[in-house]
Amino acid sequence: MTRANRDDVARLAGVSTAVVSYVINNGPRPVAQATRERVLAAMDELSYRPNASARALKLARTSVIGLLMSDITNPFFSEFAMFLQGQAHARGYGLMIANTRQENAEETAELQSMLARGVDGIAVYGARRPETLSAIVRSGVRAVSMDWHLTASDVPSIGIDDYGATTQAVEHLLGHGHSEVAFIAGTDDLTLRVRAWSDTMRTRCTPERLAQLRVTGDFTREGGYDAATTLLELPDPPRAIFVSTDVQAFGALAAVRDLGLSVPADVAIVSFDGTNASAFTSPPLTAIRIPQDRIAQLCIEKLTSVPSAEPMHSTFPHELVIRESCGCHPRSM
Amino acid sequence: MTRANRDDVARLAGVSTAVVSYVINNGPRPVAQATRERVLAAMDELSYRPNASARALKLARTSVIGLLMSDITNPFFSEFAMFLQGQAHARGYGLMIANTRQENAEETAELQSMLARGVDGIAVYGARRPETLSAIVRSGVRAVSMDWHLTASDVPSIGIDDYGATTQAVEHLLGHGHSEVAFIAGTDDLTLRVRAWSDTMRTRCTPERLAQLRVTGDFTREGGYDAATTLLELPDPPRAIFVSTDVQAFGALAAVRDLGLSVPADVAIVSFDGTNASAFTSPPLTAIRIPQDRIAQLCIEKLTSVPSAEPMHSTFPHELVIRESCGCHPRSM
DNA sequence: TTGTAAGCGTTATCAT
DNA sequence: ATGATAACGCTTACAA
Repeated sequence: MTRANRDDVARLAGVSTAVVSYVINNGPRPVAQATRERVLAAMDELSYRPNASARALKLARTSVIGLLMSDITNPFFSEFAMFLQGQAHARGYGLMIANTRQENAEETAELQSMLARGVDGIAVYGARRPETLSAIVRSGVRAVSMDWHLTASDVPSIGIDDYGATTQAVEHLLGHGHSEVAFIAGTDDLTLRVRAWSDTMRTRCTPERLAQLRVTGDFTREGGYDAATTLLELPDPPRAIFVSTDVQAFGALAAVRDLGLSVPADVAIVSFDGTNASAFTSPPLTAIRIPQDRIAQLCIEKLTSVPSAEPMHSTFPHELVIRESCGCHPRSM
Repeated sequence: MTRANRDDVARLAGVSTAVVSYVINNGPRPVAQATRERVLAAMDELSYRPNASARALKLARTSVIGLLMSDITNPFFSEFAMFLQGQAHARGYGLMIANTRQENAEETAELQSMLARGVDGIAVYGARRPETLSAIVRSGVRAVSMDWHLTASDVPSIGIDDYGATTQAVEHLLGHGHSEVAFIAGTDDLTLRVRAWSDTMRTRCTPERLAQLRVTGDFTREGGYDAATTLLELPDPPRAIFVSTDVQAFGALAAVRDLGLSVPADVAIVSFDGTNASAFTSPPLTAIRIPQDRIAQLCIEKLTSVPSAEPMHSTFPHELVIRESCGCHPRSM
């Protein structure tokens, strides 16, 4: 039972192949109602499904967009993937997903794989090689970057005000009476978050202490666990920590608990991302929420609509969601 | 700068188009070393990249496989997606992901979208409509199901011994001195888990109590939260709960905490899935671990290698990972 | 070892 | 309103 093609449908409906196309695509020529119905009946009869490859070859586009991201198991990224998939589907696009596992080599390989498959555009979130964006551009494929730290003047980017959000988070902790706020960073610099934190803290402690209060870890639970452990085993451990991503905060919570301490009584924590998962930790995390749904929507728009003179960089408003980990929530007082 | 095609390369290298193909595909005819180098040089010179659509049209396969799953933000599924993506990539396949959001309508729509895009095979994990599997089969696309509860005799399936694993988990809790173990189920019946639990508990309580101890919730944190709340607000609340998935357990942990109780002192919990995330909750979850990596590997094998007379259903061994939520871990005693 | 050319299933132009 | 037909870029049988 080999699959029916357009010729079979045309033959059965007693029309030419062109008419079948007109019916399928609602154009570019009109088709008489009676004819259309005969064609539709024939398609149904033969369980006809258009061949996507042939169509893509002819139209020179696949209607598939790619998402290149660093870690699909990180809820921050998987929530974005969910939104992006929904938006893509709504516009008739499929979504192909690639995972770099936060490794340069995989980033290159996965990107090549996507390009080789002829995706019409690529969304990049969590990449680390500047080369990645320029390679996409060079290949003639459209790109949108959610990676603030990767600069590429010819690629539109979308994000939030990282500097402002971090400042707000750190000041929120300072407002709770903490004189020091430590910082758990990622292995890839989230430059603006680091800078905002140091700008806020610089006047409050010595450069030595500042260096001590900043610990780097992978963007994983394990990374956050280790980083928090390092901080809390300091001779003079901080009582407040700003964690630059939710997954790291999940790890930090586990570390605090394993040291027999509690959040927020012994250590106050504010995180960054505001994933749904961050609302279900013990205690729930106070966090800067990034509006992933809106970012995904704009991302698909930029990827699929005709290029325009829109701003190259779009910034969405963030929100500090107060939950229990920082200490000012009614439940934690 | 329109993209170079095979003709351009052939012209520049001074060979026929066939030779270019032979070089790209390493066959089916041999090519002289000198010629090969000229071709490679020309490809490089023109930044030539083969057109995947044309290739797919000619070969009648896309080298893309699809993953139809219920919720990409559920770590259980996203971890599987990660493994599947790795395995697929290793074999030269791309992965297209579809998300059903646990809704029948989306399941149908996403499946159609994948079929329309001509994927070579589809992995199904977390589907709820029996129709889904048969629709894939009818379309002539290969399928592998990780959904034990969807029966389709002509589709290979992969899983673990759900009945045995559940029995083991429930008995583990009973072994801690609990006379009753409640059960948080999903909205889609994980039939074997339900049956194993009731078979174990039936002899220990009245049918009325049995019904009371079984609560149903979405496969989400919220679902687990609500279900656990219902259980714990019972006049005579259970002291031990078996939760049928990790995400629901995450919610259950939050519910226990919000009621001012603690795990495992007031309520012991054993979960099912054993995601990486389950190792970082407070307290870490004792859970049945499903070997997603091995399942993903076999899944890709079945999807991409020639159909053989292998067993239709493959069962992998599970493992009860003892952590702190059940109460017998050194740290929690 | 290399070249020629048919054909994969579409779309859309140009006739009718 | 409908039909005939030339691409789209590739693979491969067959010829040389």
